[in-house]
Amino acid sequence: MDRRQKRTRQSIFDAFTHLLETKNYSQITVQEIIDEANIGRSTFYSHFETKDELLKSICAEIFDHVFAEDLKKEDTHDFSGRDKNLEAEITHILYHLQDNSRYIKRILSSENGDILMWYFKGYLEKVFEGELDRMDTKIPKDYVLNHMICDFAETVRWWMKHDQYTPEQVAGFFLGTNPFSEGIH
Amino acid sequence: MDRRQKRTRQSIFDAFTHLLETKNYSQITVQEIIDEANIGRSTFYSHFETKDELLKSICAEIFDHVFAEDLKKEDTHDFSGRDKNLEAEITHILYHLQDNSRYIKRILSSENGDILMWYFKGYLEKVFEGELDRMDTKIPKDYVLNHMICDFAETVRWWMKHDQYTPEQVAGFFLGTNPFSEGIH
DNA sequence: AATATAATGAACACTATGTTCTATTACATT
DNA sequence: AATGTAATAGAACATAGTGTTCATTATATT
Repeated sequence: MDRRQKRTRQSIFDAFTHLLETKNYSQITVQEIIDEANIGRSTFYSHFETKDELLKSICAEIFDHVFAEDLKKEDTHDFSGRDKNLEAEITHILYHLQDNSRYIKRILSSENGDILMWYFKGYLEKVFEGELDRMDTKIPKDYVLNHMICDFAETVRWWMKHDQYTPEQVAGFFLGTNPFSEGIH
Repeated sequence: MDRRQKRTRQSIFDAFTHLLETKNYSQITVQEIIDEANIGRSTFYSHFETKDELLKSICAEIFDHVFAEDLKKEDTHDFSGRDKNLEAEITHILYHLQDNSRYIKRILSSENGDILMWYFKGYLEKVFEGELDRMDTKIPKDYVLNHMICDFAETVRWWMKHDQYTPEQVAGFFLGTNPFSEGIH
C-alpha cells in the first residue's frame, strides 16, 4: 500500500476519532472530517464511499484489535484455556474495550450506536459459540446464543455509560446474573 | 381537537405505516409520506417537526396501547396479580406486540431500530421495576434492571426476526434463561 | 352567516452529499 | 537521478432532501 494512502487513511481516522471526542457521530459531517484531516474532498471519497463506511472501518479496526488474541486462539485450535476461565477471557476483552472507551462511548451515544453494537455482536458470536453445549435443549440454540451476545453487549453499553466500575467488577456482574454462571463457580 | 387535524394526523400515520411495509425507516423521505398521505408539504411540518418526531409519536401510540393494561394496573395500585404471574403479564405483552408486528418489524430492521428499542425499554422499565427485590444485592440494582429490560427487549427483537414461535413459547424462552426464573416455577 | 382555524402548494433558502475534471505532487522502481 | 504511475487537491457542478414562508382556499365551530 502506498505511503500516501496509509497517511491519508490515518489522517481520516484521527480526524474522525478526534471529532468524536466533541460531538456525536450523527452530528459530524463529511466536510468536517475533511477539514480536520486537511485533505481534499475527492480524496476522502476515494477512500470511503460514505460516512457509514468509515464508521464500519473504524469499528472493524477497534474490534480486530480487541478480539485479536481470542480469535488467534481459535485459529490455532488451542482450546486449552477455554471454559475454565471464561471470566478471564471476558475481563480481558473488557480491558481492551476500556482502552478504546473514549471512541466507543461517543459512537454509542449517537442514534447510530446500533452500527457499533451490530459489529460488536458479530465478534461476540465467535466468543460465545462454544458456551452453548451445557444449555437447556428445549430452548432454541440460536435464541440462547443471541441472548448471551446481547447480554454481554448491553452490559458493555451500560458500563460505557456509567463508567465507575473496573473490568473485573463488570465481569462479575455479567457472570453473576447469567444462567451459565453455575458452570463456572 | 379539530376534525381536520385528526384526519390529517391519521393520514400521516397511515401513510407512514403503509410505507414501512415496503421499505425501511431510513429509506423513507418526508416527501414520500406527504405524497402517500395526500397532504400539503407545510401541513406535514405543522404536525411534526421532523421525521424522527413522527417515529416517536408512532412508537408512543403503539406502546401506549400495548402497555395500557399494565400501566392502568399500576395507577390503581392493584398489585394483586403481580409476581405470581409475571409469565402471564409477559405473554400478554407479547400478544399485543404480535398485533403490531408488521410495523415493529420494519422499524427494527432499519438502522434506526434503536429509536423504537429505546422507547420500548422506557415502558419495560415500569414493568420490571418491581421484580428487583429478590436479586443479589452485591450487583448494582440499575445494572440488574437494565439487564432485565435489555433481555426482554432483545428477546422481542429476536422474535420479530424469526417469527416462528407463539407468545407462550417466547415467554417460556425468556423466563427459562433468566436469573429470576427460580422465583416463578 | 360570521369567524376562526387548518390545509394547500408553490417558491425559496439552505445544507449536505457525492461526482468530475485538471493540475499538481509524491511515490516506487529502475 | 529520471521516469512512469498513482494519489491528492480543490474548484465547480449536479442532485436531493430539509424546513420555512405566505397568500390563497377549504373546512369547522359557534
